[in-house]
Amino acid sequence: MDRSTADRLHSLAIHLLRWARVADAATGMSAARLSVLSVLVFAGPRTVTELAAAEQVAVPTMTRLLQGLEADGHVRRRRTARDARVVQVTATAKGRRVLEAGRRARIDRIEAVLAPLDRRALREVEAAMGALESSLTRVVSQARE
Amino acid sequence: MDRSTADRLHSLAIHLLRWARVADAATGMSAARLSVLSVLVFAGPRTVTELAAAEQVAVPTMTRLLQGLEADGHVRRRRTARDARVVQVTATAKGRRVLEAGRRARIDRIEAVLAPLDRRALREVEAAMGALESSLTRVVSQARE
DNA sequence: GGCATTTACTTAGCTTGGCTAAATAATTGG
DNA sequence: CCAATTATTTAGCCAAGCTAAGTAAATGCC
Repeated sequence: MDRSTADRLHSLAIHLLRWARVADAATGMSAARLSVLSVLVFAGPRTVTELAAAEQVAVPTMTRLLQGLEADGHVRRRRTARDARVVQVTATAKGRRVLEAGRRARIDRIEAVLAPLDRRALREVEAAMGALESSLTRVVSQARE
Repeated sequence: MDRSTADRLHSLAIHLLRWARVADAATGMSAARLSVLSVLVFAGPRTVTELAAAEQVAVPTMTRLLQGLEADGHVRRRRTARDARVVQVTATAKGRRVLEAGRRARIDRIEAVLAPLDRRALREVEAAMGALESSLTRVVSQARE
């Protein structure tokens, strides 16, 4: 029935992430918490409001996610000296360790999909990703204006 | 810092779906319900147990999703004559309409990412998708054995 | 043929993660 | 200096995930 390229790409992304997500169970953390932790590990310490924006979630939702993460020792919260209203959130060593292991497991599952591809197919995938990454970045930033 | 292909692909899939997902708000339905409805629309009527398996969710969770969908007139549930234990679930015309509109809006956003690509880049994307789709299908089915 | 087992689903009750409204506390500005 | 603003938390609601237990129908075995 000749599905459109956009349709196929959409469905490929869904199935790829469903496949990767299986690895998350082993971390013992929920998707929401893993995602917050990954922002902290890759982008560095952030305030509660910044994290809520990054995760596209309301601020009280972020407060509660952080309470859980802190209780499990994955992040630390501290009021800043400059402005005692804001709370700086930092990933702990344990948090970084757990996140990194989980991310590795996810990437390993994606690798398993790439592994059977021959050199030519792999080059095509890399070329396609380059084009899509830059187009997506442009479209997203235009949408914000 | 030279990220791996798997890493880039993983992150591309995440950002692409985050971009597409924005369209879901307009449907007035949650992601969980939209996903159930899409199974019914594309794969046809299914039992509660089949839907739970398709959505990788426990059966009681599916019962509750279906109660909501039925209350909103998006699906209909009927006990079958052959076996009065099983409940056949069917998308209603309204359900199909709402789903189709939502899906179109998602696909349109993906189209907007593809639109700026030149012919050569588009061919690369199509070639890459072909390779990834078939590899993913094989890897997933092997994992089930 | 009748009764125990299995199967399909629902109900009950818990947790997590989403929300808004309201409370608290600190900073900023006129 | 006090009002307004800003940053976060608390409270309380709902949706969606789970397991355990309940109901009802079908199956199977002696």
